[in-house]
Amino acid sequence: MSTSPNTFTGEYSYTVDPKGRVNIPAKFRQALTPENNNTFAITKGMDRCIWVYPFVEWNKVLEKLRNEPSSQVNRAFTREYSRFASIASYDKQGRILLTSELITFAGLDRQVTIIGMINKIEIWNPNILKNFDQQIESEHTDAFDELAEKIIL
Amino acid sequence: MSTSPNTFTGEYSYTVDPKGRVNIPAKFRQALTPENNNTFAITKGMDRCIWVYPFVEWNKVLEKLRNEPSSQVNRAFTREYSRFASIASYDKQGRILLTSELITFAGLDRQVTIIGMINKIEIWNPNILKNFDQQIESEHTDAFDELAEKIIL
DNA sequence: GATTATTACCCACTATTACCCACAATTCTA
DNA sequence: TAGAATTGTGGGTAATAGTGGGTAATAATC
Repeated sequence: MSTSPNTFTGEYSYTVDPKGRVNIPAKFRQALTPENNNTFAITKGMDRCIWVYPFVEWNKVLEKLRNEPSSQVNRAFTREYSRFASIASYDKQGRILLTSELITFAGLDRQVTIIGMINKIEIWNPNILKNFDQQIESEHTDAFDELAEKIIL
Repeated sequence: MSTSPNTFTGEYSYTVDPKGRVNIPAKFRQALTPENNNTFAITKGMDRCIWVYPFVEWNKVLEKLRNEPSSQVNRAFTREYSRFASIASYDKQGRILLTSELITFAGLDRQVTIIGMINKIEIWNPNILKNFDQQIESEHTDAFDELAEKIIL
């Protein structure tokens, strides 16, 4: 365990029970709630998945939103961003409760794939994820190669 | 439940009863009245909705209004913003009483959508909200994309 | 001052949520 | 490898939240 702080990597398979509860991988828990205050943020992702942020990361986003002037467009954006977000905490078994809106949005079925995305966690329907990946990868092979050259040591 | 102070997120569905009462989501109550004095500010929003502020945030607005030079336009703005503002408190069940002016202004029907907007709360007619959002988002797709890039982590 | 209208307070019912316990499966440890 | 601890999953129950309506207190009207 214990890589650099708040760093999520790896892929895990879990189930959403009838009450909408999903387990957070035990290996993610310490990084998700480092101060042991037991709270973090859940929201819609930009792709068709759910994002889970440690509180520190979430507050960075909020800070940026607050600093935008209150124009009509900015209000609309904040609204869109905020309405599916919630502050959550896990129960004694380490699970979180997903709202039905989020479940619908991410197209979640019983089985879900949870992925560590460095500074946040993603929750996917495995099938949607598979299709999504195949599509992006085939459409953007060049971009993939370029990024690899740039980044990989 | 100790998030960052006065932070509202998420979307909730409630009903306005014949007496004009609406529930404030339980999750908002502590952030709305952190000092447990049970009072807060309620006013017309800039969009077609009702805004509910914790006192701390409301006072920031007042402060800014005060610091504007007293031009005719500014006075008119202050007047418009101030005339429908009132100090409210919730009853033992956690509801607030809306004036008929506010209900008319926001076009409220039985069903309302309550949205956490980071530092304040918005009360909408769900249909008006839907149309409003669609319109803004389609007219300002670029601005939305820019903001997303700038803000989302 | 009596009557009516309006507001605020109180109580009650139902649905939802949070909390608790249980147990199987897996991993860790000695 | 056997026992112990941790992890993943399920379900029951107590507590809370959301909604409605009645009644007393207050204000308004005549």
